[in-house]
Amino acid sequence: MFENLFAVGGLSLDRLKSFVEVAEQGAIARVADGDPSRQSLISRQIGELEAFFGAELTRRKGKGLELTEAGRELARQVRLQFHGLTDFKADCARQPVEFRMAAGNSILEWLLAPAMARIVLSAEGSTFVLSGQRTGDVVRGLLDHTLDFGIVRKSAIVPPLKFRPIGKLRYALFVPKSLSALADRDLSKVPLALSVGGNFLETFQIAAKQAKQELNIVSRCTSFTLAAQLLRSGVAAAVLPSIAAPFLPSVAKPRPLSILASISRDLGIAWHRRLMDIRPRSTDLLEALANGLSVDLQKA
Amino acid sequence: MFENLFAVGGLSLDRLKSFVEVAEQGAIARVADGDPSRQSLISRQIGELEAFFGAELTRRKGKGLELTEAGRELARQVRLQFHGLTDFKADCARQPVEFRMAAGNSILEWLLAPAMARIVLSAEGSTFVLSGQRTGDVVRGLLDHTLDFGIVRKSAIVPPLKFRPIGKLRYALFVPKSLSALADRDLSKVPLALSVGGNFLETFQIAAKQAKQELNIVSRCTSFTLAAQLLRSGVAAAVLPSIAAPFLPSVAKPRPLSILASISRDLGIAWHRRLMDIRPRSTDLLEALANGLSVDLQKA
DNA sequence: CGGATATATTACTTTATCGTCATGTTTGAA
DNA sequence: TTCAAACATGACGATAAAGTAATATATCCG
Repeated sequence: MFENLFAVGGLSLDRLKSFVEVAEQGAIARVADGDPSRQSLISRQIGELEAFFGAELTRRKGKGLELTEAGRELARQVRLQFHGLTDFKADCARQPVEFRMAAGNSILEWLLAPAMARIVLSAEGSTFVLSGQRTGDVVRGLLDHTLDFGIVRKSAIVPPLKFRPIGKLRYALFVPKSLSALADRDLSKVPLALSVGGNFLETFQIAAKQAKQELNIVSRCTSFTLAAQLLRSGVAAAVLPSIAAPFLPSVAKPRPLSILASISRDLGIAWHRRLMDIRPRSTDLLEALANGLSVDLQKA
Repeated sequence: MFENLFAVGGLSLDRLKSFVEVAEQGAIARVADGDPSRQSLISRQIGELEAFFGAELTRRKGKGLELTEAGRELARQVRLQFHGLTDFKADCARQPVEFRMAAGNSILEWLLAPAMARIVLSAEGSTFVLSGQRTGDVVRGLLDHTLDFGIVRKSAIVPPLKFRPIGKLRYALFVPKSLSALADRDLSKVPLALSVGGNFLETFQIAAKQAKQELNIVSRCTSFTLAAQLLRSGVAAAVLPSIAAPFLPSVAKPRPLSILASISRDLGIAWHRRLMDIRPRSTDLLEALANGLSVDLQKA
C-alpha cells in the first residue's frame, strides 16, 4: 500500500526528527548545540531526506540556512504526525497529554494564568506549557503547529485558524493612590504610562485626539505588565486592560475613561482547524478553556 | 520537542508499516505470504510496538488475531501519516498522486467508469484506483482512510464523513426485445430479475405491495450488473438503475414503471472530513468528480 | 486425541542508519 | 585578504533494527 514510501531507503524517523528540530530552531548549529559530530550528522540527514523526496528542503541563506517552501510543508506535516504519535503514546500509558498555549504577556498574566487553576481541574490528564508571545508569533505558532491554543484578539485571526470568543477586553485608567488627588483635579496633568505593544498605542492616541482629551504621557512601556510595574511604584498612572484590576487592589482603582469606552477588543481562543482531528483531547480542553476564561472576562 | 517519542527505542517506520499492513490484511500470515521469516519478523515488530506504546495493539482471536481499539486507532493515525508523506513525495517528484475511489459495482460500471475519461482530464497529475464494493465496505474504507472517495447513497453517510450530492439515482424496468410483446400485454407475466444487493429488494417489494402490482420475479441476483447480464441474454426483464440505459441500447429500452417512481436515491460523493487537510489535491479532485458525475446523472 | 493453521518466542546474522572525526566550502565581517 | 561562523562532504566504526531460522504455543477441527 505504501510502496513508494519504502521502496527505497532514506526515510527514517530520526532524520525527520532532526529536520523538524532544524525547522524549529532555524539553524543546524542551534540544534547541534556546538557538537560538531551532531552538526555533520544533521546536515547529512537533511541531505538524505532531500535525496529521498527529490526536492530541496533547505537553502543556504547567509552563513546559515532557511527552509524552502517544500521544507516548511514537510516540517508542518511531520510535526503534526509526531504530535499524533506522542498523544497516542501518552494515552496508552495513561500519561498526561501536553498542550502548548500562548498569549500576550498581559493576557497570560492577568487572564490565563489565574484561570489555569480551574482549567487544570476540568482537563484531567492534560498538562500545559504556557508562553507569553507577541500576537504575531502566537498566530505563527498556531499555523505551524508549534502551539495548540492561543488567546488573541479576533482581528488577528487568519485562515485556517478558528476562533471562539470569550468576551470583550476593555481598558481602564489605573491611578495610584499617590496621584489620586491630582487626577480628581485635572486628569490631563497626571503622568501616564502606556504600552506600545501591539497596536494599542495608535488606537488609543487616535481616540484621544478625537475626544480632544489632553494627556500627559510620560512613559511608553513595551508591555502592559511593565506599565503596571510603574503604576505599582506610584510614579505614573497607566492605561491597562481592566482584567488587571484584581492584581492591583491596594495600588489603584480602575477608573472608566471616556475615550477608552470606544476601545475594546473581541478576545478569544484561537486554534488550528485541524487540531481537534489530530489531538482528540483538545475538544474537551477547548470547552474547559472557554468556560474558565469567559468567567474571568465577564467579571472584569 | 518530541522527547517522549524518541527517548526510548522501539518506534520505527518499518514497524509501523508492518503494523498497518497487518491492520489492512487482518492477519500476519496474509502479509507474510507464506514466508515464515517474515511471519516471525512481523509478529515481533508488533510486539515491539506494543512495548513502546505500553498497550496491546492486537489480541488473539481464534487461530488468528484482531486489532484492539488502540490498535485500530494507531492504524488509522499511521495510515494517514503515510498518506501525507506519500503525497508529499509524489508532489516533490512531480509524480502523480494516487487516489482510491470505490462505489457499488453498478455505480462503478455505469456511472463512475464512464465518467473517468472526463475526470482524468480535469485532474492532471493524479491517478486512480477504482474498486467495486458494497456500500458498507465503502463507508468503512472511508472511515479508516483506506479509501479517499466513495460514491454512495446519502442515507449511508455517518459522521465524520462528508457528502456532496450529485443527483438522484432512479430505477427503470428494462425489457428485452424477446419479451417486449409480452410486457405490452401483461406486465405481471414478464419474468423479472432483481438485485438483492444493498437494501433495494426490500424497498422495491414494499412499493410493489402498496401499489398492488403483481410481479413474476424469477431470479434474484447478487448485483444489478448480474441482473443486467440476464437481461442481455434475453431470459428476463430487469429493474436496473436508469443510468444503465446507455449500456443496453440494442438489448432493451427502459420503461418507467409506476411503482419505481417513488423509489429514488440521493446519490453523491462521500469522503472523510480530514481528507482535504491531509491530501491537499483532493479539493480539486472533488470538484472534478462532482462535475464529471453530475453531468452523467442528469442525462440519465 | 492428533493434525493443521496461525501466531509467539528465541537466537543469530546482516544491514541501514547513527555517531564520530577530519576536512572542505560558503559567507559575512573585520 | 583574512578570520570566524555555519553548513557540507567523505570515511569508518558502532549499533539498533531488519532479516533469517528453528522451535514453541495456542486454537480449531475432525
